[in-house]
Amino acid sequence: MSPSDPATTRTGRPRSTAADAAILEATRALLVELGWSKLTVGDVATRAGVAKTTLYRRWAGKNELVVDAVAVLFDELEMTDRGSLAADVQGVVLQFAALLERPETRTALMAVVAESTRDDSLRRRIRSAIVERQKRLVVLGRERAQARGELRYEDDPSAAAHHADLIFDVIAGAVVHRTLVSAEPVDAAWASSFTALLMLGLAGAQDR
Amino acid sequence: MSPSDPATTRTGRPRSTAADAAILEATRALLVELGWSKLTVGDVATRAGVAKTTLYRRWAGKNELVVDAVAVLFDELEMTDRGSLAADVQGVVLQFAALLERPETRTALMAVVAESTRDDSLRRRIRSAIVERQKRLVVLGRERAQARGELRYEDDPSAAAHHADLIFDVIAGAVVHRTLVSAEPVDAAWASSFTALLMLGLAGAQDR
Amino acid sequence: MSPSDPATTRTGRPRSTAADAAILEATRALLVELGWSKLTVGDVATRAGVAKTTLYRRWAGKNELVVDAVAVLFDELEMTDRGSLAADVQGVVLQFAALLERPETRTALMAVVAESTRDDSLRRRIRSAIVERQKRLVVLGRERAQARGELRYEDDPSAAAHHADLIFDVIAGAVVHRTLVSAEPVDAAWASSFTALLMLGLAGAQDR
Amino acid sequence: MSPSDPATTRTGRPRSTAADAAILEATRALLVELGWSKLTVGDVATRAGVAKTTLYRRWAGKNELVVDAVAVLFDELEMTDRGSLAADVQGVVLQFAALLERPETRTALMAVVAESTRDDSLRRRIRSAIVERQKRLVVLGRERAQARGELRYEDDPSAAAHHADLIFDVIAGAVVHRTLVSAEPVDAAWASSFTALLMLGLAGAQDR
DNA sequence: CCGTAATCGAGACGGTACGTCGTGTCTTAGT
DNA sequence: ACTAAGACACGACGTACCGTCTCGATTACGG
Repeated sequence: MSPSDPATTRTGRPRSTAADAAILEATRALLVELGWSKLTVGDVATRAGVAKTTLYRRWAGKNELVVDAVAVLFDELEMTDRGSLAADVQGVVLQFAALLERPETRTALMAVVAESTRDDSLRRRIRSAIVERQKRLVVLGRERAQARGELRYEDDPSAAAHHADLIFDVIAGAVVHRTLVSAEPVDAAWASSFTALLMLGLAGAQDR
Repeated sequence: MSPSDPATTRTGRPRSTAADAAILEATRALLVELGWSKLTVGDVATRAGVAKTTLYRRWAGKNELVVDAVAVLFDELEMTDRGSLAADVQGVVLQFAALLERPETRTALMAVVAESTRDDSLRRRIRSAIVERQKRLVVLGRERAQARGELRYEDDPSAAAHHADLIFDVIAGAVVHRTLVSAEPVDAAWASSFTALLMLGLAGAQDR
Repeated sequence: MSPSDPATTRTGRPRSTAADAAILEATRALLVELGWSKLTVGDVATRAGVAKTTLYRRWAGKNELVVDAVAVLFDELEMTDRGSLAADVQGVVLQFAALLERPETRTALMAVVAESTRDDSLRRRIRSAIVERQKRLVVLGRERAQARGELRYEDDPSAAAHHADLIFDVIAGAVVHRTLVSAEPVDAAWASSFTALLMLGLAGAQDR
Repeated sequence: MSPSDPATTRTGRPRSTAADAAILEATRALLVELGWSKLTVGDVATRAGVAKTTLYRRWAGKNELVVDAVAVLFDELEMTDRGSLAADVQGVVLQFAALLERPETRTALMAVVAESTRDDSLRRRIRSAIVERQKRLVVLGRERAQARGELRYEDDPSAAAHHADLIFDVIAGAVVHRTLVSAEPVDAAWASSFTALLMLGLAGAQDR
């Protein structure tokens, strides 16, 4: 997971764990100040008080570095129980939108996704560090809704997984598109409209 | 629109219109071969058989150039009348996904969106050249559905516009996210599931 | 000769001749300030007000650059007619020693010679830019001495050339070794002793 | 002399004497393979099977290391008694030239001399390890010649020392210059010409 | 049908960042 | 106290693109 855990660290001076943290912190700070395209590896190293070689020993380049620096921010997303599926979804939508408004993520997320279209290892890194980790929110929301009786239990685990993927792409895609492509704010009104649409879609499926 | 239409045609040698086309064509070809991040302005000029000066006289840089080169591809999207709103939506979803699978758009779209988060003029260029142009599809689909009686007419034009924007973000966002972030194929099965969800959401809203 | 004279300069912006001069001047200045081993190509470019690429377009690296920068200094050597061969030789010895005491040459000459032992093109550059050019002094001295009747005319031109080479190696070698290896001053006393030794060697050969 | 003889042997693990030899041997080997400028301290340590720390505990850097590695080669010079001063000198000239043709010395000697122009401690090291040690040859040659009656005894010891220095600079300088700067071979013909010149110079001084 | 003027190709220019390499120091664990 | 291993801060390397500039050589149009 962390860049500094070789399978077996036997001899020699061990890698500085402080350097890891300082580099990621500096990366986030400079993303805020400069944005993705003006961010340079050299600047990050300088800001972190670290030599460029130290950075390159851990990350292959700017792409990998930024994915790791930003991934942790997505772990801040939480879905507190608001009593109903609609309220839970709306809460997460607003949280996610707020995260995308932050300059670090705003400038970096689409950039690394763009790079990943030509770099499979980067794509895998994004998937494991960001995408798959956050699917937990969909799963959690569904479990709560099922416990409340809002949603039926799905017997086929494969169908359940596909359905979760679909919901995830719809929610994340809509919020990202609204925020970064359409460049319109995700306010309570939009979140409400979107949630209503989604709830109806989900509820309709129950009745078939 | 075209980079070669000065407000007032003056004296002197006129700009070569052949150069415009050659540059955009070369840009698309090199996007396919190299991807966004390895594409260089110098390469484009060389491939187009043109001096760098000639290119820079027309476009401010790589971002603007790529937006113009790629925008035209989105105009290929069409919504042929398939008899029902669901069929129309599914058709457009599959067309849009096919477009995003093409290497030019795949590598370029997210990249320019990422750049646009720090460059307002670029954002406006993307909006006018790509985003707003394709909202026509949502509007057209709604009109057809209304004509068929599948959807009610909305009296409030502002509410209608907001609703169209929402639908657009949901459809475009979901397809983009599925394709580029989740990196899973948009096949007929997925398109069908997604369309079903969306149709239920829209239908439910009619009944309230 | 000059780095900026391609056989045929046809199209494109011509190379700046001012840059050539500024680079060589900066090289000499930095040799004085920093010495050979701390001299960096980047510093030279900065000092010359020139981009590194401009420098690298003209010279392959530090070695070639320094040879050209220093070679011109050797052209300042002159052999004014002091009335006798001994006086002429002593004069040139002192001049040459003074040149080797200058920080530019002191630090650079042995360094490029050392590099040239592994780089034939550099060796050729040194020979043509410095060594062969200064053999003129030996030839001139001999001609004057012959005109004065101090030396016989040598009929065989090949033998004459070999003899000149020998004298050159002896004079230049002794002065360089005294100055840079033994690191002792070449003062009038030493020059006088050396010249005396050499004169006797040359005179003896006349009598055989 | 040896880098591993601390004034007072203290407690703890003693330094490996094998390491000293291996490092110097590796240095010579890599000088042959790579030449001075591509020789790196890290390479030397690796080749010697030793950690960089171990090397740096013994030598301050590349310069000092190479001086020590090469100095020993100069001790191979011998002046066997060939029956006359001229023969002795010619023998030493050819031996010295052969030494300078060896790649280790060829590439290293001028390099360390060049470095020494800016580093007094290095200059002293070169003087004591190489220059002064080899003056023994001049002194020995003079003594033999005096014993044979070829040269007079010099009463003034200071004058004798200066004369020996002069001869040393002339011989060493001429051979070095011929070999490394002029880059011409020191063959028997050249050695013979040079020796003849020198003998006449020395003989003439006797007759005054 | 001639001159003015903006274009064209070519390629040099001053910059900035890249990713790598070498240096000499430091920090481990293991003699 | 030493050893091997290797991470560390630093600084230079030589290359690649950027966007601008200066050339000489082409076009068109307007007088």
